[in-house]
Amino acid sequence: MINLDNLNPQQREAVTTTEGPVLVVAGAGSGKTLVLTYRIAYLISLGISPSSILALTFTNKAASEMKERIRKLVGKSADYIFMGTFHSIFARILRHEAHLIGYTKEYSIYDTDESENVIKGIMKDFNISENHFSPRFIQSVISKAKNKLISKENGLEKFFGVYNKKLIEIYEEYIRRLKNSNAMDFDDLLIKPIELFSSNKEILEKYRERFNYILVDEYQDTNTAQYYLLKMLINENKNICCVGDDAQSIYKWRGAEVRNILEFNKDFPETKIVRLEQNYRSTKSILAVADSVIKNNVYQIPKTLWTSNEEGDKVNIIVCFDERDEANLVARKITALISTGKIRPRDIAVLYRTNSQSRNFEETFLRSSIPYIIVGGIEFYKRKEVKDILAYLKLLVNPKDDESFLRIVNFPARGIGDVSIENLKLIANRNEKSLFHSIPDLVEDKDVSERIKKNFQSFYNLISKYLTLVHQKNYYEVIKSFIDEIKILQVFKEEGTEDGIQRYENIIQLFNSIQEFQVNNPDKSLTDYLSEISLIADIDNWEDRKNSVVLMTLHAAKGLEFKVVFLVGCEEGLLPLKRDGDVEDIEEERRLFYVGCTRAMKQLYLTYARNRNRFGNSYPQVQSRFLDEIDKNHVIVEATPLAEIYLKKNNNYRTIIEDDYNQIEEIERINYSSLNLKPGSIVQHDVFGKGRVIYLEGYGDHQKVIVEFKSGIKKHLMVKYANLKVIK
DNA sequence: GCAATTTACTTTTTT
DNA sequence: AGTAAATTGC
Repeated sequence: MINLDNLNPQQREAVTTTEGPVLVVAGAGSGKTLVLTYRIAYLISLGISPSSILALTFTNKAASEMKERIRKLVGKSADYIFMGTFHSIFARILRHEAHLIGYTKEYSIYDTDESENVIKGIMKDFNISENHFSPRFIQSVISKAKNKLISKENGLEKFFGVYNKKLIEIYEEYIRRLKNSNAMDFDDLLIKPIELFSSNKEILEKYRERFNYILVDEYQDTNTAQYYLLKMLINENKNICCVGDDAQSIYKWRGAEVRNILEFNKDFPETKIVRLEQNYRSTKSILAVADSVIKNNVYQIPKTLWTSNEEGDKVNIIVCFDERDEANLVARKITALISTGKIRPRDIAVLYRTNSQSRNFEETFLRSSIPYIIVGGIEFYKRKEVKDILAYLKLLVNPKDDESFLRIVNFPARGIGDVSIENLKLIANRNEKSLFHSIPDLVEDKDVSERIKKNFQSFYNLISKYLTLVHQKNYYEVIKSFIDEIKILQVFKEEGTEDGIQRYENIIQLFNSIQEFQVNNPDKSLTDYLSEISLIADIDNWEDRKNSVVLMTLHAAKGLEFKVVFLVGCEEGLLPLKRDGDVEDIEEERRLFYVGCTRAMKQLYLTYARNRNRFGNSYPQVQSRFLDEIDKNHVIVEATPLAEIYLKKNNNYRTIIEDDYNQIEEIERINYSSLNLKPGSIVQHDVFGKGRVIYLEGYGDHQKVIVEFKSGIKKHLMVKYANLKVIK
């Protein structure tokens, strides 16, 4: 039996109430992951088969970490639990059952970009101007309709609004094209199982029987499709346990329905509700600050989160001059924190609303030699060269994949231009075939020039040659010789530019990841590899083994904790974010702010800039309303020296130029230098004895001093290595 | 059909 | 300001 001694009574109740519906309303830092982990381990220790447990998490990272923890409690049987994100679990199920809904198990998964490209193609063919509707907008509207399960039969026209006629045309063609390409988008991974289960009751029954225990993490961020899937899958035993916190619902924009958690007990009248209200993570100050802000939300489950942790340091609100000053300030604070020896780089997170904010910090941290890692932004698998290779691989396992076909048919260049491709599209459309399978038809065509025919035919032969080979057990070797044959690596190598080398290396890295996957998953196929990497999130790739400060968006930070958190850019328009012509959802932005604050264990810094650069222009900023809402008993407000000048000069901020920066940075370096060295400080050196600092330069690891020792010798020293002690 | 130059667009957040 | 798309020139 699992030892439950380190759980509190509520946590224990959530773990041991194994039968019937359970809703765990788990406040930030209240041990939600602990409960899920122990609940699963507990179930297994009762003799319940791990393969009858379905655990749905929000990220792959959460799933693999939880699995690891369960493995420590119950051993290898943890491997048989069905655990993963909604998308990855149902992608897997769909691979098995694809033939029942007119797909093959090699179906492609289209990401948002690929969906958007399909829509662009449709709009071009339908002669719909992109000025009127942006493809991106249409993609997002279609996606929302799909994950809200709105179909033509139930209100699609109304949902699409004024321009519904054209949108519906595009929508229907989009669905048709994906089907023809044997491809699914992210929403299909949730919708197709619903279709499958509705039309194949015996299949549904199979899974209902198998998954006798269902657990859902981050339930507040499930959407309608996910909710409906759960309702279908829950069998008559109703052993479902959902864990979540309505105050941390931050994915409404992606279709998440807070109602799922708010009305859980309406869906399951006999629900046992367990509230976890003791926070084990943060200091009293941090919790008080977070609470004073979130209580301004009207639409929420009332709860009182409390902690027996210490009062802790006050929360710091720091006014900065602009985003550069903000980054400098954070860098200085981090340097000072690290130099105390009590905080490691990996204990620190810098959280922001938008990915674009990372750049400043990246540049500054580089200069200050602060080790850092950025989660998100331009992720590896989204790089152009990587996507090119992946498109080849997708086409090899699924030759009907028109998107992938279009991406690589003329890359590297093989004399197949736009005109020829348009021609092929016409033939494909006429015969209702995929582009690849239409090549033979094009070759038959009398009107096509011999040169074009030859080019198409050799491409066709190339792909055909590898179509079956790629299903071999050792697909890695097949891919390697395929890539050799298309000479794509040479293209990048020959470029000779730094960019080309980087791309070359990225492809090599991709190869390594394929090889690694093949070795680690001997019973999986290339299709599985492609599927898994399509569903990887930025956060999944972050290994916290590295001792680096981590920079990420507030969204990515959900579920994580750090000793020290810098929540930056607390400005109106940025947090809460406002986009032109968009009505911001203040309550969701407030929850986002709340999520940010509650990541912090010991220290929380909230910063904002008086001026911020946007699209190359500097705009004056107003501090976030969330800062106004904070209970001021728990904060210290300060300003950087540059911001002080700004305040004094009263709006005449344009006079602050490079010189001011350099001056101020010099002053601040001294103030924040690791040993608190100042010119004039008296120091002790192991060899040279006592001396006086007469010059100081740089900070952090790069800090240099000139010390005049009692003997009269002046020495240039690196503070990092000199082992100085400050006497005065 | 490709390279160089100009223009347009971007900054929500992501499976 | 930085990047991707579009247009021009060869």
